[in-house]
Order: sequence, then C-alpha cells, then structure tokens
Amino acid sequence: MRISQLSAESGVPIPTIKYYLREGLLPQGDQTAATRAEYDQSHLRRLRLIRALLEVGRLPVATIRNVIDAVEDERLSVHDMLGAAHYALSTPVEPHPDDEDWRAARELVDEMVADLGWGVHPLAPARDELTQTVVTLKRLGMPTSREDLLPYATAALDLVREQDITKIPFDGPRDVAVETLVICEVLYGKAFDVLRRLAQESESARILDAAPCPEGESQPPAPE
Amino acid sequence: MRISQLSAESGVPIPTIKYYLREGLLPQGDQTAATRAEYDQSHLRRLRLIRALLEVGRLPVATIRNVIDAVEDERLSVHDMLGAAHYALSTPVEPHPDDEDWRAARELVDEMVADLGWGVHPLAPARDELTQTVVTLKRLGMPTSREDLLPYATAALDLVREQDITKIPFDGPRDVAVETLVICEVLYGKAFDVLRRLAQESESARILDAAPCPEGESQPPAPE
DNA sequence: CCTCCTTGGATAGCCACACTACCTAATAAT
DNA sequence: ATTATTAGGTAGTGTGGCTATCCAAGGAGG
Repeated sequence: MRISQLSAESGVPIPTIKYYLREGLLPQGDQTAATRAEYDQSHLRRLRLIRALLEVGRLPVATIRNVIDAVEDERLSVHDMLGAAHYALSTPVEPHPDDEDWRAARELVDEMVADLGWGVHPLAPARDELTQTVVTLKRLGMPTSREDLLPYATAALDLVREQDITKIPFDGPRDVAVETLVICEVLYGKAFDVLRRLAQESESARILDAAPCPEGESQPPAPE
Repeated sequence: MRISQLSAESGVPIPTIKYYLREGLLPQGDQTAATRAEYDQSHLRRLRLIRALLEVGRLPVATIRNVIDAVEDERLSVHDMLGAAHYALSTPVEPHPDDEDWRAARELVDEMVADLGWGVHPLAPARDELTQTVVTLKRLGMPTSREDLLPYATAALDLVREQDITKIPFDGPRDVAVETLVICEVLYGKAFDVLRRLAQESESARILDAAPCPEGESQPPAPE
C-alpha cells in the first residue's frame, strides 16, 4: 500500500502522515526505492490509534511518541514496557515538597495507596498528579480526606479488575498488549468521563425537578 | 485589594489577570477612579477556579468562559444554569448521522441511557461524545456492546449519587452551586482518572508478577 | 526512450491558543 | 512635585499541530 492509499483509507491527509513519520509516531514504510515505500495494515492500525489518542484522548503528540518509544524499545520486559506506557500517559507535574499543603496531600495519597495494598511504584508520576489534584481541591475550599477519595479508588479498582484488565492479552505480542492497555486507559477513560457527566445531569435534574420551573421544558443546549 | 495584591495572593502574573479580565473570565473590579479598581475575595476565588480548570482540568479558556457566562445569566433557572454548565463542559463533536457505525453507536447509547432511566436531555452533547467514543473503539478493533458499557455507567451513577451530588448545595446561592458542580466534575473527574491509572498499574503488575523478571526490581520511571 | 504522475524528503509557513511586553494617560501616595 | 501604580489597549511571543511548496528520483504508459 502506498501513502496515498494509506491516506485514503484512514482519512488522514498525506502531509499529516508525513508529519507523523517525521515525528516518529508512524514507523517508516518498507522502502523499495528512493521514491517508493510500501505500507501495510500495521501502519493503518497505528494511524488509527494515533488519531484516537489525539482526537478522543486529546493527548499531545509528544506523549504519544513516548508511548510508542516504549513499545519499540525491545530491551524492556513487558512489565517495564507497560510501566513506561503508564508513565508516558500521566501529565508531568512538578512536586513542591517544601509546601505544607503539598506534603500533607502527598502523605494522604501515599497512605491510601499503601492501605489499599496497591503495588504502585513509589516514584510513579501518578502519585504526584493525584497529590496536585488534592492540593488544588483544598485551595478551592473543598478539602479532601481519605474517606472522600476511597469510594473513587475502590470503584476504579473494581472497573479495572473486572473490565479493563480482562481485555488485555498479556500473553500475546507485546505491542498488542500495550496498545490494548492504552486504548483501555484513554478510551474507556473517556467513556467513563462522559457517563459521569450524563449521570450528573440526570441526578441534578432529578433533584431539581422536585421543585422545577413551571413548564418543565428545559431549553435544549443552544448550539453556540 | 488592588490588582498587584490579587496577583501576589494568587500567584498569577498581573498581565495574565488583565488577560482574564479582557476575556471575561474574571469580573471587572469595583472601579473607584479612572485608574483604580478594587478587587475582593470573590475575585481571588474566581481566579483560583480558573487556574484549577486550566491546569488540572486542561479546559480551554473559551470553555471556561461559557461556564461563567451561564452562571452570570440571571435569566436562567438553576436547572438551566447547571444544564448550560454541563453543556459547556463537553467537548463538541460533530455527529455523522449518515455513517452506519455512527448510527449503530448512537442507538446503543440512547438505548442504554433510556434503559437506565436517566433523565438526560435528548440533545445533550454528551450523547454525541459517547457515540464518538464508541465508534472510535469499534474502528480500533474493540467493538463495544451495551454489556461492556453498563458496568461503567452504574459505577458512574453510584459515585455521582453518593459522592458528587451530596456535595452540591442546591439551595445555596446559584454561583456556589455551579462552582461546586464544575469542581466536582473536573477535579474529582481528574482524581478518578489518576486513581484508575494507579489501579491499572497495580493490577497489571500483580498479573505479570506471577512470572516476573528475574530480580523483580522494575526500573523507576526515568525522568525524561 | 519520453513524458507524466506520484512519492519521499526537506524547509518554511500557518493558525489557534494562552499568554506576555510595551505603551500611555490618569491618579494616589509621599 | 515627584514617583509609583493602575487601567486600558495594541502588538508580539512561543508552542503545538498541522499544511504548503519545492525538488529530484523513480515507475508506468505510450
């Protein structure tokens, strides 16, 4: 398959594909001559993954490249490869260990993870991310205790255990395993996020409809 | 409080504050003279909210303005105001009703929402967002059925019912209600997202440690 | 063999976004 | 009177994700 076909089947313009090639998101095609390269289904698949992470997951290109680099680093065990993918997926946050709020929040996070018995790397960047979120909540006047966070943690664990993790083929080829993991994290993450918004709309409507506006016809969301 | 104090207390540079004022994210201060305006705690509070939505929630400035416009539109009932906030928080997605995959996915979404008995507006943009996600999952070779989605939906509803919604003061002043709702959606949403990643790391480590690498010392996430 | 089209490769430009710098005139504080 | 600060405005900056243009090398049809 040549680049024009790749473009036609994926819906991604040729210059954009070239850009992804330059950026290392897409592996080079099989170059048959100076001005001819052959692409295959794996490229199409990769391209679709890239677009999904960009458009649905809103991940920056640099993040996607980090994930891909981890997949293609043959020296890594599957375990470390998945770890690298997890690391790449988290938004880096610089810690403020000298800030009192930060230290308290970090302690809360670490204690909760420990109490739950989660086997998470002590330097996992997700710990910093969660810490940052807890600090921000405090600054916004909604201080968060372990009791506030625990229901979210157990719900997350349930979903991961019973849904996400069962979908990941740990014994298959390594690239498929990471790809599935990333898809689960990003796309099912998005799905959950949207479902949460839907549930919140439904619940707040339910509560307010105890005393609704006279002719309960709420105006539809005006398009812009 | 003058602008310099506002800047000092929030950590936001003065030019950025001016930018937010221009963009309508921050209400004008109480202008006491041509070159003097007074700001108060509400401005500080709003400023912190803006930064939280920008930095933790990664919401675009335009989205934040939409939320704020809804709050400040006195004509809206609390119900409609919350609806507007929900609408503003969703990423717009243009529907493709002529696409076969899209129609099937949309049907799946609508049926699921109906079966759950959720009182969601039929034109709610979140329906489109979820549809888009389901379509993308299919394109990536992970077709999604209602059974796949349901556990996420019920978990979302549980969390909203027992955590988020209980935090929202529906009977208080309207701005506080929306503000709390937005904080819940964005910040607790972020917290859940991170917790999910932590849970996933923990679970995949647990599975792979059945047959780990010889000296199970996984390398820490290399800092860049 | 000649012509034309596509491709790979490279450079430079574009646009949106979130700021950031600079300027001016008015004023408050000293 | 002098100095510092402010509101208000315009213009510039840096980053990110493309997009446009150019060029030379093939390959395919005639």
